[in-house]
Amino acid sequence: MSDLIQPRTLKGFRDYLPNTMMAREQLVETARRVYRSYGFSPIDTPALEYAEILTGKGGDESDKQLYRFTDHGGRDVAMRFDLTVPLARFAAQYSQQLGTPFKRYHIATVWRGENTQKGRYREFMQCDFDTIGTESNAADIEALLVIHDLMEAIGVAFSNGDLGFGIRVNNRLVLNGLLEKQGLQEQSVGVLRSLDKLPKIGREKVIAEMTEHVGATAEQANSVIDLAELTGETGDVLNSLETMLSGSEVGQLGVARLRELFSACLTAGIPSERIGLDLSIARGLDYYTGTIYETFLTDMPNIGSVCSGGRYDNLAGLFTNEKLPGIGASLGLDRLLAALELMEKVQTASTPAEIFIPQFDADRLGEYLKLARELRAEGFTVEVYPEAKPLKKQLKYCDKKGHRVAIIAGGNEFKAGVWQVKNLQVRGEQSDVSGANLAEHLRSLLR
RNA sequence: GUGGCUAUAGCUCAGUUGGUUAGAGCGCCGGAUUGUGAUUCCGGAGGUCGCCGGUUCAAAUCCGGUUAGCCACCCCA
Repeated sequence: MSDLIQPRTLKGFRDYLPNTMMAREQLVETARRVYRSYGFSPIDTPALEYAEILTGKGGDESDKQLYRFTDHGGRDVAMRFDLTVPLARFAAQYSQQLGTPFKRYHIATVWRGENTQKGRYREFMQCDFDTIGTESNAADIEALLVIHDLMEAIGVAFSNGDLGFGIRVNNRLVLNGLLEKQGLQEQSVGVLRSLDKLPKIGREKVIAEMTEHVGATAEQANSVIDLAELTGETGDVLNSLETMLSGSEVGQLGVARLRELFSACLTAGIPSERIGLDLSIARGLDYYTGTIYETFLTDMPNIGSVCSGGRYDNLAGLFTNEKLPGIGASLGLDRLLAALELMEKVQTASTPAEIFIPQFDADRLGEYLKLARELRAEGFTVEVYPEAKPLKKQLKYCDKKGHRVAIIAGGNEFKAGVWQVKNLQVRGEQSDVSGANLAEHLRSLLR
């Protein structure tokens, strides 16, 4: 029988079993809730776009690892590799009816044909939020608050309140000011790319790379790294920066923006240990021009940034002459999920039903179904076992699936007018509850 | 895309220099227990050794290719 097709999935593409998918949906719901709480509105765009939309003008396609092909109508099309470029097209197309400022969130799957690694897939979900049409630093500050509240909410959902994360902040203007002072504007991409490796390969190697490959002098390389390595209290570092960048208008503006951002975040109640100035964060896509954010998990730094973003001056420049500045960030949902799994923060329950009702007495199916419906109307999630098997089997089933409470009733209970409510999380804990008290009792058990 | 490591039961892994019917623990199914899920005991199912080809009297074991996972570079979520 070798004519069977081997069931398999493509490299970098994955199936999600119930317990993983439950965690995934919980992340999506958390992101959606936090974004909405700040007034971001939902949008969606097609998975497939004209290739020219995604590649941009002379865009380096190989960098984006596009899935690109010719469709049945002969069109040159490609699958979106992020949600920002589709937003740019969207904003250019609808800016007149949307008005500004425009705040949207977009939770969707994207595709990149690059090589896989832990937490790096070819199909993965991003949860983006952006505010476009304003250059106000208030939007930058709000974006940082959103990232913080999002990570905090995920911690509450998955880790009893504390996930352990840090948001690193920088501003491209500061780096641009430095490059300007050093006369390195021409080599900025190479310099920043090298600088970004500082934590990983160290000062000596970064200097070597900058001098040998990027075309900077040793003196220039040293002063860039001197600035990136500034450490200490955020306020002190900002003061040092101000001095080092004296004479550079953009540099001073960057420092001022960072100063206001840190100050406002502290006033707004963000714990200072969760946000930090990190001048070595240079990366971020080419289009970032101002504030930059990266979020790392304290216990899982190697998995990379799980939520990154920043400010861009001209989002939709390829599509419209209207200038649309904006700021936003993206939660890498699948990367974060991979980290949560490694940290053993993902629940093992594979059922969304919290309450289990065994078919104890086959003749009373209608009554079990009635009870289940009444409880659903009260807001509970309830599953009735589909077969009248021995009770032992039915309880084994719900133990495996992860229901939290079982409601058992046979002839004795129906005669006495009570339900036996079994707390499946505490072995042997079981009590008789009258119908009138059932909902309240369940609520206290499921709290 | 380049380079490296790995691939044996549902899961985690043994398998000695190539040598008969490839093993363990956990899990799963059935029973002991015809009104109760993490214990105990008994029994059972489940593997083309990732896939294809080569060397050999003989391949899970050696060689080549391929697919997938992981790691580094690159890039990023």
